[in-house]
Amino acid sequence: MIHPTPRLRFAPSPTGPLHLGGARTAMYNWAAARALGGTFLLRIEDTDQARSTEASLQIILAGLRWLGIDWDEGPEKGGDFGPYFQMQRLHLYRQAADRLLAQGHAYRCYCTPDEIEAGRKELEAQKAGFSGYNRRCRSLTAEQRAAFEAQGRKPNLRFRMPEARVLQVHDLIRGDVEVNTKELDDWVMLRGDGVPLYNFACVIDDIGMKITHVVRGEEHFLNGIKQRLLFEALGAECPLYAHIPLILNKDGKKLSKRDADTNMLDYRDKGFPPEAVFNYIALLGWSFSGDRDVFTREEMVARFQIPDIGKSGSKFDEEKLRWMCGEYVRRWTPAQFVERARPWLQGHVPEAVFASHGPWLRNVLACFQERIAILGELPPKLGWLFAAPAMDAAAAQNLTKDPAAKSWLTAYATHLAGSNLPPSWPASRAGADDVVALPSKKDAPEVACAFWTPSAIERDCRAFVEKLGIKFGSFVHPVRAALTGTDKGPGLFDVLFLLGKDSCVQRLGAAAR
RNA sequence: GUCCCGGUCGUCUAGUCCGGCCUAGGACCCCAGAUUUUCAUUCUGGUAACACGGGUUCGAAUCCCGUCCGGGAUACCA
Repeated sequence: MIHPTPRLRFAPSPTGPLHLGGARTAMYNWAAARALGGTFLLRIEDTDQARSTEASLQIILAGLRWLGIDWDEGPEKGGDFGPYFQMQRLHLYRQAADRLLAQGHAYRCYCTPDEIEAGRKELEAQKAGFSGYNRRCRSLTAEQRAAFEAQGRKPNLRFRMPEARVLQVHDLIRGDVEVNTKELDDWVMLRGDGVPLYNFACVIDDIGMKITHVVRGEEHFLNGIKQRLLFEALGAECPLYAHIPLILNKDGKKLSKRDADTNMLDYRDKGFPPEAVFNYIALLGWSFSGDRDVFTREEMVARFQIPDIGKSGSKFDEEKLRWMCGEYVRRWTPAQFVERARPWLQGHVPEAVFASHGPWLRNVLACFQERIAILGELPPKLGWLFAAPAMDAAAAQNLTKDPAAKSWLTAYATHLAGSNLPPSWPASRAGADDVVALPSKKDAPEVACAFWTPSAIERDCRAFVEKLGIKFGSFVHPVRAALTGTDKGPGLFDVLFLLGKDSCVQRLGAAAR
């Protein structure tokens, strides 16, 4: 047999946002397509007209793009196998339905929902072990059909399921599985109004779009059986199926809004780096290797294989996701970090910073690179750079812990007033920021600078403290409090360097009062 | 109820197909220590698992059976 070009798809229904599970399904299909050198396409299953919305579609597309999952064919992209919206393919379903009807693989069902329900109850009462549709319309006479038509009933089209046939199927994840068709219903393919149902549209489209591999959630396993039978009835070869376990919450239950952000865009809006989210999601059921968790998309594609996906369900762990985010944040260069952070900074830092204080901003951000995991953490940590900070409880305590602290601050303010600290924002700091790279490392080589560098500030400070005759540690905490309003943050001498002379002098004086 | 799938540290997992290299490896979390002006980063070390019971075998996390537990399916949703 000639191996066809691999073609895989992600087929979301636009009835809600792209959630974690959907993102993973999309990713595995995408990765497999890329790994196999095939095509990845998007098909929109919008046949549930009551719940499908344009807004959901846009959210799903945006979520995929954000994760870096790109598609070769589909919405906004086109392709030779379209249209890629099922509601635009109704004529194709109609054609297939007519053929199936003519061949006897399908039949018209005139039952009303109430009649179906009644039939189901009856079967249950008989404890037949099967409680689906009672197949009343399977063998209607022409007269009976005419009578229903005369009543104005619009028939659904049902698939004529082979009775008690044992199927041996192979699933890329589950291996060989036996299923008896007696477990399956005569399922509805096409509604009276001409709109297809999932299993039917799916097969017609998988044939039409020449899909070769299907990776999807295990809730579709039995659908897969129904679909195989339909492929067979149509005389088409069915794709390889891979049914993957679901993603669960901490308690092992289905993931819900309570457990995690269900919309991928929420992660975007909170500043989770998309590569980190991608990386983390990939790990939910697949592993790169025995000893590495952090890898790029390209590295994933290079070793991804569908059968390597795990068989057991995995639980979503936000802690590890956050750790992963930190890993990525720390790998950015200062310039990359500035670019990534920009959207979160806008509205929180003065506009002029971006235009005229590039080097300074780079230095500011560099000080936080090992202190945040997601970009949304940034704005609340930066306020003290631009305005005198409000004192939090810990800082207030550091200020009053030693009764003499305020006199030290006054003395240090006076000392700094005569120092060669860089000027305070928004003055130009050319000559300081562009030669000094923060955060200052202990072993960093001394740089020649027109102003004091953080290490020069430290040397001076230590000498000053020695003259004061107190412990360095007890001096440093009140100073940090006065300058930043908290007891956490960048190294104190980076803080002094960033803040500049006037601000330091002013804040030390204010805190001493 | 019936059918299908699964079960390795608290979590994500490697190892399972092709039994011995596994006194079960990595990562997150947690704990301790080091560095240190705080926080963080980084580094070192530590706690912690083959669901249970049988069987096959010289030898089983790996193969077989049973039990228990978990998940999925059983729609004119997808």
